[in-house]
Amino acid sequence: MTPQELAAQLARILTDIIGARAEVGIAVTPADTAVERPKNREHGDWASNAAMKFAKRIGANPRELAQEIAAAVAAVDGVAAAEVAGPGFINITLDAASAGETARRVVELGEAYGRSDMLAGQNINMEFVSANPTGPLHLGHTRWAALGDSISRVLRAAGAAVTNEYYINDAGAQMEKFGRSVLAAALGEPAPEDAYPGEYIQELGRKVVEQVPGLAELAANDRPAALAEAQEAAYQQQLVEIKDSLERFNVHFDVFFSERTLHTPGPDGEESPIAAAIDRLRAQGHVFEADDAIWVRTTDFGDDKDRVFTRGNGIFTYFAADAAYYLSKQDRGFGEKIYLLGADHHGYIGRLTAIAGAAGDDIETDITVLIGQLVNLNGARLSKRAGNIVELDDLLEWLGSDALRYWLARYPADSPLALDGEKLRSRTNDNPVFYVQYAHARTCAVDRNAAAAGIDRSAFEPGSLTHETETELLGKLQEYPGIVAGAAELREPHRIARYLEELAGAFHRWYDNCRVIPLGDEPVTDLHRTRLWLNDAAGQVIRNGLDLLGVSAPERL
RNA sequence: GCCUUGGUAGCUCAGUGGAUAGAGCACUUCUCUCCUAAAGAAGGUGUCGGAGGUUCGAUUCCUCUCCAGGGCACCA
Repeated sequence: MTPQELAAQLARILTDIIGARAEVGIAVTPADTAVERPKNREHGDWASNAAMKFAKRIGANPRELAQEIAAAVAAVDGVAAAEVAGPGFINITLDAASAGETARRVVELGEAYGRSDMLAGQNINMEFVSANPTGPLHLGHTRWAALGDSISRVLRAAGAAVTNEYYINDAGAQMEKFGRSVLAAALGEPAPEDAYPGEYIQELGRKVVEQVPGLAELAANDRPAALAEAQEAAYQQQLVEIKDSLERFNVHFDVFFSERTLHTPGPDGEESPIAAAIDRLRAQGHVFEADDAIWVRTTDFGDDKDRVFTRGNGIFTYFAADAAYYLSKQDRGFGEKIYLLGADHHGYIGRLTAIAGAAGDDIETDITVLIGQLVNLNGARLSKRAGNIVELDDLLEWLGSDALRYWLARYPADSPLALDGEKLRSRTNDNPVFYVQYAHARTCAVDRNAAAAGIDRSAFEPGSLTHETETELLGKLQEYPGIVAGAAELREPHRIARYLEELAGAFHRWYDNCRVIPLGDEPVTDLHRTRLWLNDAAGQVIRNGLDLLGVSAPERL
């Protein structure tokens, strides 16, 4: 009996009761009757507040309605008891055997345990990081990389098709500045006035010299040509390094989308995607001209001011490219488009949403803009100007991918987050990833020792898992599918991390109380064999959960 | 000024209208001849920033307010 099955039973019972009272127009879904794990063990295995929720709507006394429901629930197969408590809670206790079945279910489902088809049929575009290819990824991008990839994994676990996408801002003034900076470095010239700072520019300069033979000669004869060559070579090199860094961070993108392609006309002289996008929106009646500029009326879709597409000097704004990019996502068949942005881009929500509306999409369901707070490091906020940038590669070398990903994914996006390097380096409980990974390694150690002791899973007696810590552990395992579903629905992978910490705790307490391998020369019984199932189930769920966070589950620590 | 996100234990933070508001850290004391002590057990801590409101019930929802971060470009 899982909590989901219990909720379905409750919904059926409540529907019958409401039907018997001849109430009409009141529908009950399993979401209305979702059961909770009570904090207090005396309140049973699962509790429902459905009676209190519905009492008023059908004009009933909450406690009497609860009594009526409880009587029907108590008759359900697998339920040991259902009692009414307080203002109308229904506290449900399961048969030990019914709860214990969870261990076998988890082991048999393996990696599939916790996955669902809740979002089946949804084709989601998940855009995140999208850092300029003019330098290495730093801590500021790292949170979005960890969070975005975990959101994507959770959505996939819920059955959605998800494309991870990185938008490369490879057009415009920043790229030209980048090109000038690298060319100067390559030629050994002093850095231009507004050049990008950083040692990496010098390294890129050296690599560009290797990749573009005769660059110095070319620069002497045709400076613009040399600049173009240097810029392109540096860009390709930097992009490769960004991709390598992300792969080392266990973050994989399906599509790297180049902004430049939006500015490029078609091979047979067709207009560029940006120009085409503006035409499309004009045909829909959303574009107008004023003050020598071309505008889009985003205020029709809730933006606080209209936006410019083409400036007075005839050049497209950055936002025009954003609009064309959105249309590209729409054309490629994506339903929901998710943008994961830092709080410094908060001002973009209104205009991005408006473009979705202008493009004919439903702004409630087809676009989601997730805004996250920026990261601090040891109290000092990161700023390019202050120069205290920590690169992703440095962080990976310093802290390791697992600790970094876990820490960054364990807080809600809108929670301010401080990265304490010393804490993440310390291998203590200050660092929760070790607590969880250790629990997993322990399940593996038990497996190894059980095999050596000749204990296998040839017997399974679910009714024998009755120790207090076993009931707790089973309850936690039963919660997992609901946790994944909730994390997917709310796009909050930190729920997975918090759950894993609770699960690890329940496992450690069980481990301390219930042995899988008998002491000394005691005989091996079916209880030991049954516990091996539970041990393996716990390991499986920790593994499944860590995978959703992109964190490894080592067999030994 | 307007928009937005925070304010919960000494610290870092969980908590999608429910029962006595939780975890880790820090502090004290226990538990390894036996599956990994990177663990477990016990010990106390709160004006949930403040004030109103909504209701059977509010840390959670609404309004106002105080404090803090971020944002309000024909920049990228």
